[in-house]
Order: sequence, then C-alpha cells, then structure tokens
Amino acid sequence: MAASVKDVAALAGVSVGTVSNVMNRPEKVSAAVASRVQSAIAELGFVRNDAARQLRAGRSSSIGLVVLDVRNPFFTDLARGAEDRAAADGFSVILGNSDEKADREATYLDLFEVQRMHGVLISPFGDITPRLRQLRDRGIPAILVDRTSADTSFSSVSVDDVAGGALAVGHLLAKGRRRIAFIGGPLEIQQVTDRLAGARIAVAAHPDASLEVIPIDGLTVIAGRTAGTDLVGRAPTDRPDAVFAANDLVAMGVLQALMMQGADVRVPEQIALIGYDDIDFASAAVVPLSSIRQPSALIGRTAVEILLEEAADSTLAPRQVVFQPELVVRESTLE
Amino acid sequence: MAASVKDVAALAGVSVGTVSNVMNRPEKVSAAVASRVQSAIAELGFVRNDAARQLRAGRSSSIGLVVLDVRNPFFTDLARGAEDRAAADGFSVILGNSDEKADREATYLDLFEVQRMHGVLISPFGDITPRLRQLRDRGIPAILVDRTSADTSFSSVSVDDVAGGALAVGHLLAKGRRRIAFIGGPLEIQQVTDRLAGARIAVAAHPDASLEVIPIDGLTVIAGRTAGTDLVGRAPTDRPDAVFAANDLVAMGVLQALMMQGADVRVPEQIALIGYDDIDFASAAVVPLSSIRQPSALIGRTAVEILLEEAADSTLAPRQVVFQPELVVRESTLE
DNA sequence: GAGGTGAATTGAATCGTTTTAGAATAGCGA
DNA sequence: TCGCTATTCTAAAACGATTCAATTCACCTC
Repeated sequence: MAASVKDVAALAGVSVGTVSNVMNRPEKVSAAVASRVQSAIAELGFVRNDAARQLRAGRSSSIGLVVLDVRNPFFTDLARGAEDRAAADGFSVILGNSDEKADREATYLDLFEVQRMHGVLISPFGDITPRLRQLRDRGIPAILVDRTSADTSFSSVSVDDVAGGALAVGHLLAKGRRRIAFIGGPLEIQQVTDRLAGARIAVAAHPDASLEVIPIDGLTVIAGRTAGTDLVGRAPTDRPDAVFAANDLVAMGVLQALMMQGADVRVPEQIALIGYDDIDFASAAVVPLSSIRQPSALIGRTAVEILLEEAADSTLAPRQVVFQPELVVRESTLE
Repeated sequence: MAASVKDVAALAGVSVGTVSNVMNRPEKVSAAVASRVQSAIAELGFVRNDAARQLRAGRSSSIGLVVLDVRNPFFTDLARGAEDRAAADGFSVILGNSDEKADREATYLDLFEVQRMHGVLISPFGDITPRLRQLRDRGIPAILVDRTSADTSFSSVSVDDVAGGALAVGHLLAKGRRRIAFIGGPLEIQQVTDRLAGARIAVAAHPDASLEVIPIDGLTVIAGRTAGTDLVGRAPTDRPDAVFAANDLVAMGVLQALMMQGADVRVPEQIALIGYDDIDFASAAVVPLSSIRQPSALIGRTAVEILLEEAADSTLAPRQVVFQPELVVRESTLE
C-alpha cells in the first residue's frame, strides 16, 4: 500500500542502499543521484517506516516519560523541557500519565519495554527501582525526575524542597513577620515534610520567630479554605502574621477564606501568604500570590541530557542533580 | 543482548513458530509444549520486540491522540476514556499535546505517520483536513474529537455547545432570572459563539427576558475578574440578575470579583452564576459553581470505538456523533 | 493394514530499513 | 598502459516476530 524504499529505488533507478544513504548520510552520495532520489520520494509520498528502522537499530528513537499528574503545570513544563532537548538530538518523547496509580505506571513501563525505548524518565509512584533495574538489564536506562532515588544506582534530577521551604519562610521573616504558620499535609508526602523541614530551619535562625504547624488532609483548595476559615475564626491576636502553604492550591484556599465577605483579614497587611509551585492560577489570584518556582523545564532538559549520555555509554556512574528553587514575590507578601 | 524468540525456542526445544503460537494463538499448541515455552520465556525474561511485530503486521497497535491542552481536565478525561476503550482491544494510546500550536500538532502527526499508527484521534488546531487525508491515504484513519469536521469526509465525536448554552441559560430562566449576561470571548473561538447562540435561543423563548453580551479577550480567570469588577461598579439596578460565563475559569474570575471585600454582591441571591466545563475547581470554589458538564470520557471511548471500526474496514462511511451536555447544579444558581 | 483425518509442529519466507563488504568507475601519476 | 586511490554505488545480510504451506504423528475406520 504505502511506498517503501524499494519503490523509491526502482523509480529513481538506484539501489535501496543508496536511497537509505540519501536520507541518512547525504554526504556519501552525489548531487545528481540525490536529487533524483529526492524527487522519487516526493512523487511517491514516501514516508519512512519507523518499525523497520527500529528493528534494525535495535532500539527506538523515542524516550518514555511517566509523570504523576499530567494536569499539573509542573509536569507539563517538565515534559516540554524534555521534548525540546530530545528534539535537538532527533528524539521524540512519549508522555505517559500514571495519575499516581501503580497499575497505570506499570502499564506504561511495559509499553516502553516492548517498544525498546531509548530510555525512560519517570517521576515514580512508590518504589519501582526493581522494575527499573529490569529495564536497565534490557538496555533501557532510566532516570528519576522530581524525586531523589532511594538507592543511588539510578541518576536523578530533582529540586531541593528543604531549600524551597527555607526560602519561603526566610522571605516572610525578611519582611518582618515573626509568627509563621505552615499549612500542609498529609505528612506522608515527602515534599510536604521537606518543605516543612526547610521552614523549621529558617525559623530556627530567628530567636524571636515561631512556627505553628496546621496539618490538613490533602493539598487541595478545599483543605486550604477550611484551614483558612479556622484562622479567621480566631481572635486577631491569636492569628499568625504570615502563612506558608505547602502548595499553591492550599494557598488559594486560604486566600479565599481570608478574603471572604465578613472575614476582615487583609492580605498581606494582616497576614502575608506564600505558596509553592508557582502555578498559573497563583498569579491570577485575587491577590497575586508569592510562590516558590521550580525550574521545571530545566529539570526535563537535564534529565534528557543525562539519559542520552547514559544510553550512549552504559558504564557511566549515576548522577544526582539537585536544582535550587526560586522565590517569586508578588503582592501577597509585599509591604 | 535481550533474548529473542529464537533463544526461547532453543531453550524450550521447539521452533520459533511454536513460540509465536504460544503467545498469540495458545489454542493451537499442546499444554505440555506451552508450559515448556512459558518457563523458557520466564527464565530468559523474554519480552517481545514490538518493532519486529509491527513491521510484520504492517501497522502499530497504538492509537495516536493529539489534544489542544493536556492540562485541561476535559482532555485528560477524554484521554482516559480513549485509553480504557483501546486497552479493551489490546491497543495503547499515545498522547500528544499540541498546546494549540500548529507546529507541535504537525510534529505529532509526522511521528504518528512514521510510526504507522493504527489510527489518530485529534482535536485539531486550525484546518488540518488535508493532512489527515494524507494520513488516510497511507492507511491511517483519523477522527476528529471535540470539533465537528468542516468537511464531512472524516468521522467526528463532539458535544453540542449550542445545546449546552441553551441548557445553561434555560436553567437560569427556570430559576426566575430574566436579566441574563453572557461573559465570554473572543468570538473567534467556535465554542464561545456556539454557547452564545444557545443562550440566545433560550432567551428568545422568554419574551420578558433579555441577554446582554459582555465580550472579554480570553477565557481566563483574570478576564473574568475584570468583567466581574465592571459589574460590581454598576448601580445595582443596572446589574444582570444572572451571569452565564463561557467557561468555568471565567466564571471563577467573575465570582472572585463579586465576592471581594467591599463588593456587596451576594451569589446566588443577587446574581446567579453558571459556568461551562465543570472543571475540578468549579466545585471547589467559594460558592460551588453550577456548570455544564461534557461527557469527556464517553467522547474518548466513542472515538476509539469508531476508529477501530474504520481501521478494520476502510470503506465505512464517516459518522458524526454529537453528544448532549449535562447540567450540574450547585449553590451558585440555587434559590 | 491401508487409507483417511485432524491436531501439533516445523521451517522458510516475509515485513522495510540499515549497514557493510565489495564492485564498478573515474581520475591520476608514473 | 598499468596500477593506485577515491569516489560512488550495489547487493546481500542482518534485525525479530509472524504466518502459512508443508510435514509429522497419532488415532480412527473400514
């Protein structure tokens, strides 16, 4: 049905090897023959069959990427960075959304294995190092993104959440706030505890500062609003003068509660507020939200970079790259 | 490096054809041989090479899906529906995010073409029917999702936005509201004009009802808030008693403006508010938002269903499936 | 026991591309 | 004219799974 190299070769009056050379090593072929082949390709509408190419090559020229939540801008930005870097070397990225479900994650890894992917990037759900080891045995290198590896036999590219927490609270302290509240949870989430740890470090550096931890049961707008309503209900003197929310969704919930009709709390005058992740909505909030930005695209780019190196030379020692987050100041912590 | 059928055959003491039969037509092989082969597969950790399989089969067992915005829950739900339906027939779905960019869209279609995908689902950006025709000539059927095709030579699965608009405004009218405002834009977006058209139809059925169109320059929270602030600035008697926002993001912006400290507008008592899309945030808003839900997963499932049929029989006539949206009532239009 | 039937298995061809060893050709100096 | 390189191209051998015609074998019937 579709034209093959053989058809192109016949039409151009050359051998199939020459057609392949025209496409892959044009410097090896004379200009006259090249143009003859090119017009044959155009005439037949020839499009290379990647399956045959891969079969011959032994592995795919695609990179698999499994993320925890494809709706999360952090991961789509990361994916974009990965795609750009991969495209620069002629690779494409296949995106899989595990949605924090082990079976979906496993399904994608199976797919990437039968497809003999060039490599796999994954922000894992649970411990999958055994599975990744299996992939590596089959010649498919794997790199962890957004999470440091439990064991260090895999490379990883992540962000320092402890530093991020310290950065957020350090900023609040620099603005003169002293009664800090951390709103976040559940503490099973590594990122939450890391950010809290960072907050503690920053507070410890100020003898007159205090840190109150307000646990919530999920990183959602509603959980944040509940906690915020709780703050509104307190006597003004019992309220913190600054809130560090474990992520932007929680911060937006808190903000909604504080800004509601009837609640007479002004942001940032009475309570300064900072979130984490710097999602789109953060800057679109009623009071634009200060936040901690992660270099998501850079993480993706770097991960692909390391992956390609490891795919080219499997003897390379694994590397752990940790990026520093960045403070984004907006109105919610001004003044 | 990795084990092949040949290795498995050698270890099990059978021919490669038999190994293939064990995997693909187990009923053709005796129990004794099957178990011998199975243990050889297990011992060697054999994993099928999909490239070889595809090469032989002539096409991939994956379906390509290109969406306009992978962050939009509508599309992730659609993708989920597509994946589930595809998995039921042993197909996998490769997700591409065009991000409303023509070049990204083209890149994915190129990828799907060299990969000889089993078929392609696409929510197109701009007019790509020529490109899709090209794919079809190469044996790759394509189906439009979330948009009806300009020409009817391609099947499509979409939602009736006119009906959705009528549903939203009909609901407001049923609640006794008469001064309706539509906030949305730009009018270049098909969905915006369709929803507005539906609103007009509903209003036309009530002689005493009026429809004010408030154009905005994008379907964003900020644009909504700007329009909302404008409403707050009006004399109360000049305000509409109900607002239909072109989507939930806009509605949330409007809601923020109305609920702000100083603005003395109560929702839904003074202004009822309804959005469109029923995104997660809609139910998490300060006042949970009524909205119009599209059967996103069903769209994905149906599209895959049609795609598989067309892939099996290319002579099938194209079909246009249009689903009806559904009203979701929450507090913002109660009372 | 000859012949027939059906089930189980084999072996080789095939998919479309890349790669490599070698053939053909041309150019050039001796 | 002969040999030598360089250049350009060809032909054939991979890659690994699937499929199908051919073969073997066991069993049944007459």
